[in-house]
This record gives sequence, C-alpha cells and structure tokens, in this order.
Amino acid sequence: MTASTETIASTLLGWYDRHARTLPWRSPPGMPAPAPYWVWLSEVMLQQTTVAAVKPYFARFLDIWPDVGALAAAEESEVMAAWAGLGYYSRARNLHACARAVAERGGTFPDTEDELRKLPGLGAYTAAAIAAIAFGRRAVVVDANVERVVARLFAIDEPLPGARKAIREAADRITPDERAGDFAQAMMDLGSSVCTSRDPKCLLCPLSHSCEGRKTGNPASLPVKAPRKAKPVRSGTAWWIEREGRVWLVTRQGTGMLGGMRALPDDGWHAGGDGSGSAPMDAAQTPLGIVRHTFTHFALELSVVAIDGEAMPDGTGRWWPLEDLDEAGLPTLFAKAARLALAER
DNA sequence: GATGCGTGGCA
DNA sequence: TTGCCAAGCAT
Repeated sequence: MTASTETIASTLLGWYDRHARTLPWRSPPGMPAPAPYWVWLSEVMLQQTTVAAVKPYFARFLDIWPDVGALAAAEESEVMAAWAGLGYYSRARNLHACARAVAERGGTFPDTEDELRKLPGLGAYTAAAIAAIAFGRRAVVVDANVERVVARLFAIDEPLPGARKAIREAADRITPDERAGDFAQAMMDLGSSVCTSRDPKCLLCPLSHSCEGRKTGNPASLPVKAPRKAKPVRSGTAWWIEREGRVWLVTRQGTGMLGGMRALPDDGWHAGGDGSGSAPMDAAQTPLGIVRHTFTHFALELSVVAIDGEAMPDGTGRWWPLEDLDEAGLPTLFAKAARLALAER
C-alpha cells in the first residue's frame, strides 16, 4: 500500500523547506511570492531551457525592462535581439505580444489559470505554474520533471505521450490545496536534482519509501518514451557581404525557423526550402568554410561564402558595423557563421 | 496527436 | 562523436 496523497505532499514540502534551490526569480519557501512579472518571465525562458542558460538572460531582461509596461513599450526587434542565443524564438515574439496584452489591461497579470491560459505563449504548464507560484492558486503543474517523478512514484509504465492523462490525474491527486506553488517547485527541484532522468538518487529521495517504481522495478526506466526519428542533414549557403567595415544583415521573415531574427542572407535552406535560392548579388564568390549546427529536427551544414562586389544586395537588409556585431542579435547559427567569416576572410 | 521549433551540456 | 535531454507552445 502506498502512502496517502496527503503524506506525499507534506513530506515533499518538508523536504523543500530544507532543500529548495536558491534561484534569482524565486522566493524562499514560506516567503511572499515574487512579482508576477518575474514569475512569468522566468517561466517562459525556462520552457525547454536549462536554469544555467536562463540566468544571464533573466538578469539582462530585468535590467533593460524592469516591469511589464517597459517590455510592452519596447520594439519587438529589441526583444528578439535580446533573446538571441536562447533559442525557440517564437517565445520572444509571444513574450512581447503577451506584455502588450497585459499592458492593455492595465499592466496587471490575470490571477487565474483560465485567464492566464488565454495569453500568448502561455500553455497548460505555464498558466498553471504562474497561477500557483505567483498567485497561490491550487493548480496542477505538469512539466517534464513532474511527469518523470509521477510516472516513477506510481509506476506508470504506459509510454509517453499516451501516459499523459494518467500522469496528470495522479499529479492532481497529490497536489495539495495549500502551498500549491511551493509544491510545484518542490516537484521540479526533486526532478532536477534527485529524481533525475539518468541515475536517479533514490537514496536521497524523501519519497523513496512510497515510490512504486522503486518497489516494483527499475525507476530509471520510467517514464517510457517512444524512440526518436533520425535527423536528416540539410545543406545551405549563407553569404558574407562586407564593405567598409560593415556587413549586410537581413531580418528573417515569418514565424518559422529563426523567424524575426537578424541573419546573414542565405539560399533558403530553411522552412522546408531546398537551399536552391540564388545569391543576393551577381559578383565573385569566395568559399570561407562550413558551419555545422544541429537543430531540433535536422542538422545543417552551412557553407559560408564571401561575395565581393559594388552593387547593392537584392532584397531588404542593412549594413551593420562589424565592431557592433555582438549587438546585432544573431542566433547561434549565424553567430557561428560570422565568427568563421571574420577569421577566414 | 504529430510536427516544427534552438541551444548547450552531458555521458 | 552521437544521442539524449531541459520549467512547452502553436498549429
């Protein structure tokens, strides 16, 4: 017989009182909640992104835009540039749209899960997390950590994503009415430091005595996941057009791959393109090298080619001073390409 | 429900 | 080196 759900929650909260991680966007257990703006900003940045990667971006965003009104007043291009390197750039577009939506309603975030869920970029997880952490609402907060902890705790061996319903129901059963925000963060801390994906530290786990996964088998094998597909390799070309200490940069259009981000002009390898596009000017080309970069669903071998000519490049873009290239907000692929070009040109 | 969407760290 | 993984969302 497993421990009661009340026991699981109170045991975990007791563990959290002693072992909560100290994080820039978090209040210690039992202290007043951080500003909703802080909770929201950190939760969006943390979507599919590690704590270590988020920390400097969180600090910089707060420095530039200390409240949601300031962020709403910013140009979208500034926000995109500040997000450069963090990945999943639709988050930055939605972040800015969300800031403007909140500013429209007086600068105050809604304090219920249902209302939060309507804002751009806030899905089931993030809406529940903000409702619980910023507003103390009882909400069932399920992220990958919680999925892992719950799948092991209740020995749910149905493969993901099919197991999501059972996992959510189990998470609902153990979520307490009080301190739901601390409980959610405790589950995530447990998942990131104890109930880890590989090599779980069961001897350190406050819930080990009631863990069905530990009793009945190998907890590290849970949750069961479907095998991943192999990544195709695509190839493409990006052009380095440098003149008088400046380089030609474009802004990528649309909401697809790296949409809204500044970039070197390229031949259309993106968004299902075949990389057959032509160069932005008809002039002498000099291969500089190849940049390899792996995205979520494919790997890219990007050939970086210098073009020397006097004509204006085709299309919309701007000349960017090389000494300010760090502030251009290039996503990592193009930051790599620029680094290569500067070294090899 | 499946797919597209970044990046860096780790074993 | 390669594959897996990390506080998901939109369509």
